[in-house]
Amino acid sequence: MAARQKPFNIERFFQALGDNTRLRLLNLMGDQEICVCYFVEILDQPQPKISRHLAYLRNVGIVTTRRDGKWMHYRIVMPPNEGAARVLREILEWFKEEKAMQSDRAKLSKACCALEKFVTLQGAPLPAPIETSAIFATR
Amino acid sequence: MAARQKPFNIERFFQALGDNTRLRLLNLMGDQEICVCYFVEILDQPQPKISRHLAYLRNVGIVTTRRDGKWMHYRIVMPPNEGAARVLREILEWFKEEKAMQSDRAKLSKACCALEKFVTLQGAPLPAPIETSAIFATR
DNA sequence: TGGACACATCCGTCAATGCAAATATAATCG
DNA sequence: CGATTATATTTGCATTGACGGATGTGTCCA
Repeated sequence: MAARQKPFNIERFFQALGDNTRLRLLNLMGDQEICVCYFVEILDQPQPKISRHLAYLRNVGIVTTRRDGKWMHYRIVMPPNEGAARVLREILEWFKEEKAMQSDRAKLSKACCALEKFVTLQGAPLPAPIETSAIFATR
Repeated sequence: MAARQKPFNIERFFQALGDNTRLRLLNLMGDQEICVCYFVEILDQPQPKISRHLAYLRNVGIVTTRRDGKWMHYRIVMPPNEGAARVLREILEWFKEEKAMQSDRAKLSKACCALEKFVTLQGAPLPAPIETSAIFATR
């Protein structure tokens, strides 16, 4: 018999998306794994604030983390619920057309190409693309 | 020159979706125009509560209303932002696969086919499908 | 014109959540 | 070990928003 889908908290899912900081974080992650210091640099907001919103996303299960020495890497993890996954992918696609989101991503690219210019990013690990299959696969 | 898209409040949009009652209301509307008494009957919740959530959705611009004598009809209106519209359509499609949402819609169908059995729905106007083009058109 | 009906809004209360600032923890290095 | 770096959590406060219950508004009909 087909595996039953776990009950998925749709309400929680959208609540997690109901904050601009969190939306910007998700946009920056896209299909990359990124370490916290970039978020702080790009969004230009207090580190505890960034951390709090990342924790929120992690509690809801939209992102997951990997520790690498001093650095914490965050990446999007597709919800187990197929409909939610489709919606999340659609949202990420949408953001590619939004000016403000494009601007954030542009800043990120720029920073990655010139780490030496950012005091806060000295020695920071570059974002690493995730096998697209994990994020964008249609299953 | 092409009409510029108005700045769309993405945060507000998702906040509106971050409540179960509102999600159920949107699911029931789908591509129909429905009057408030059905929401009260199907969700089985106090009328002021229903009304409050409908007002929230209207303030955010996700639904619009039409008065017809004593009755107020609500229907979904696609956001002017193309990305948001795509996402909203995807969400409505998703709900068609969700058990709880299916159940709500089933109750609605049942009620419409036997209005005489529902004290609160005596004389209520039947839901009316909206030209799908208005909701599901790809533009 | 005064019910009666359908719906909307107000009020007081409470829980959730946002923020800044301070502080704690984890990992690395000297 | 102790300092430094990177990130997380706690604290105190303000705001938002959910709720039930009471009340207000708009429309129709006798």
